[in-house]
Amino acid sequence: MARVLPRRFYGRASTVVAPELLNKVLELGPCRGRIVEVEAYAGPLDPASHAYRGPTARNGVMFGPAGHLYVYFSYGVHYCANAVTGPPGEGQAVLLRALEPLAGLEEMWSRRLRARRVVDLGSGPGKLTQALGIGPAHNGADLVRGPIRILDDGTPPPAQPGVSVRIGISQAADRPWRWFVAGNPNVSRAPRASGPPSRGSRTSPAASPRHPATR
DNA sequence: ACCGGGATGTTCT
DNA sequence: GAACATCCCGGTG
Repeated sequence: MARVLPRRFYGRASTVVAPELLNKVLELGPCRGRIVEVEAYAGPLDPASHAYRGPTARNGVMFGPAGHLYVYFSYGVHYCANAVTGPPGEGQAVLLRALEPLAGLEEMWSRRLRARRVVDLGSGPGKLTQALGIGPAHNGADLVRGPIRILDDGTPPPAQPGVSVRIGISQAADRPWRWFVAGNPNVSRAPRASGPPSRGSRTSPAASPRHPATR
């Protein structure tokens, strides 16, 4: 049913590919999760991108062909994963920021020891890589050949995705290059609250499923 | 709920 | 030395 995204899917500007990655499925081994939040990093013209100062030992994968994974170590603690969108030499990539767990949840629980609810498994770029077991060995991994792959299971991207500025950066902080599936509880941060307080809140579900061991 | 700070290591000034 | 595409925990209201 689900098909692997062909390499030509990635070979466009990161700001174009990013929203199209919403609702696609990230797979590694027995684990699968739906991509519900992404950010575009637009290469050497984007001061917030690791590619801003040109190719280095760390960011080399970003300047390679599209459809590969750029993995970097963040804050001395976590790994973050990007899909390179090419074309080669442009350094464009899409940061995968949040997943809705779909399969392999037992493996995710075993790697995310601090998680208490299902939404704790993949609701952030560092949590996502930890849940799936993505690390430095996967830097440069081919998303078309696997074992890490992005699949299309027939769910289209949202017709009206949530949009905001990117999170956790100080340079070029005004560019609206973060997209997310509005209303999905696995998004790392709820959209900015505005307007009158809503009692039947959609962003704080009353019953979020918990880890079996904590029940 | 919101906010502040610590952990921890690589990269660059 | 400082900054950093983060997460977690403990304070307070």
